[in-house]
Amino acid sequence: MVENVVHEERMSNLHYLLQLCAKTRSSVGGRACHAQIIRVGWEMDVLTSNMLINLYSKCSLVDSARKKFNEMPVKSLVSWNTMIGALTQNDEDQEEALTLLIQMQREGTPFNEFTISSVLCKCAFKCAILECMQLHAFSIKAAIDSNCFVGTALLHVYAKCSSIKYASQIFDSMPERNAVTWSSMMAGYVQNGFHEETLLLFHNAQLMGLEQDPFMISSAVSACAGLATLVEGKQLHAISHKSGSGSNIYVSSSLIDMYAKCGCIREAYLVFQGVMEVRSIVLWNAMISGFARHAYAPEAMVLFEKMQQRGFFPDEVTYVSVLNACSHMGLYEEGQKYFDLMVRQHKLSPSVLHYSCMVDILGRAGLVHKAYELIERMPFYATSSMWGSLLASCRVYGNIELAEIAANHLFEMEPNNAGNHILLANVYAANKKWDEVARARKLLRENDLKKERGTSWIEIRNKIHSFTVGERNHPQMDEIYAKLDDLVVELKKLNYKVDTDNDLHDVEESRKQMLLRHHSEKLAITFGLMCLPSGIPIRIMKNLRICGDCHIFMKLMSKFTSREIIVRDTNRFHHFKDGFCSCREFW
DNA sequence: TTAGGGTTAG
Repeated sequence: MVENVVHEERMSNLHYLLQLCAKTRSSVGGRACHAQIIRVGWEMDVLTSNMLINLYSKCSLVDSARKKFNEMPVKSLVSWNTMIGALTQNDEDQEEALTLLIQMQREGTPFNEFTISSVLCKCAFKCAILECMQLHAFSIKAAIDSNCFVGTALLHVYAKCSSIKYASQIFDSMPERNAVTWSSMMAGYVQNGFHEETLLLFHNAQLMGLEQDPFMISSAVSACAGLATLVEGKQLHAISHKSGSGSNIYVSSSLIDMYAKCGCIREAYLVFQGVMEVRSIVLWNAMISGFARHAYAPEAMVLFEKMQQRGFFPDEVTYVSVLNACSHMGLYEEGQKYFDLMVRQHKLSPSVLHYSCMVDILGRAGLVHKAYELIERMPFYATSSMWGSLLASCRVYGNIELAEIAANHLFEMEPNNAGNHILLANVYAANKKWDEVARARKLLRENDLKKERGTSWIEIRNKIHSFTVGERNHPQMDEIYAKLDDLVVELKKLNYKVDTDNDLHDVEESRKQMLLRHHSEKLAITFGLMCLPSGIPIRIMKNLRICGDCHIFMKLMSKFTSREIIVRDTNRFHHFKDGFCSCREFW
């Protein structure tokens, strides 16, 4: 009797120690516990063995966990689940976790909700949708699909595999959801580009009284970055401070990105300064990418040096960002230097994205033949963006031969993209090849190809106002057009002349001028001037590249109104101030 | 004693 009490007490002390070591991930303590277990002859005890497997798993000692598991003469369901968990949490092979699941069933141990949610974790990592569907079917059959962990893991995998419809169906049908379920669904939406749905879910979670944890906040901030909604982004920034998530690296990096994508590079840098001491390369990458987006190449390069002085090694993302910065400012030599540094010093393999940046850098620098050679010799198939970049460069530098090669590739890859036909026609027009221009126009008409309609939007007091070229639907349209007419009169006094050179609309000159005058960004800036108090910058987003005429218009407008104007087009940001643009005419 | 979630490129 006394012996039993002593035995149980010792056992419980040892179990407590095992738990402590697992919690603190102490492998030294864990090994000492294991030695003690062998000394007292408890290595066959199932509970003790399970705890040892768990401990080794938490210490990332998967081989030791596997050895212990294989040595067990009798295994419980928890033994199998813990071993599967060890494999899924330690980046081990997905196949092994699945094999164990099959093996445990063969050996007569039915799986439970713990088993399925663990194995699903691995499917998410590998984007294995077929396996996920099978596990989904298994869980329905075993009546565990309504379990919160299983449901959350399932929706996470479906979202990771881009099956957002399945993910949201599971979310809607779950009888019980917790914070992890909500944040998984938000992450699923934002990663698949469903930004509005992400924010809607975030608001619903708020209404449900759920605590705003950093997981939810980082997804919601990313959604604001995607939508470029500054007001809501700022509100989330305040929420992150209030809820104690302000210094969380995921929240901080998404805030840096959000501010940069909303045109507020200074605010992005302020967030970065507050967290730059935290050891995370993502924070540096987010800031460098922000500078690149705004064509602040010198700042991006300084930060690139600074990060290395602080002991960070640039990774693939860092290099995409610095190369982009070089591309936006036409810095060919610097771009080449970074590309070589990436390969030689940091031993990184350039991806298709890095080659894409280099094609852009070479083309923009006028080295279109070198750009083409690079496309020909790189170890990847060229993407449509590469051919598009080459075609755009050929237009600027008047190379018809290469323009036709690039265009033919694009026509094959994107047969319905009218922009490519227009770009080629513009190359012919610039070289006065009027027969070819006519042929390209005919092709556009015959195939009924239409260019994406230019749309610009501006956020005024938490409301997005959107304008398309020649907009008629906005309630204040008459006032906007009248104000725009007045502004054009004023700008003409500053030598503004409508530039129709780069416009290929199949219309006469006077109509061309009218269409240009009513480009969406001009309507948005006029509305911004009408609504926003003087002194604060005006931020406009556009779905296409800003045209040459609008670029001149914005420069003069910034001078005439003494306002800072920030325009985001598909490519980058333009900061207009005192009659100049930050891009220095390079875009 | 065992399970599920987030950030930066494009």
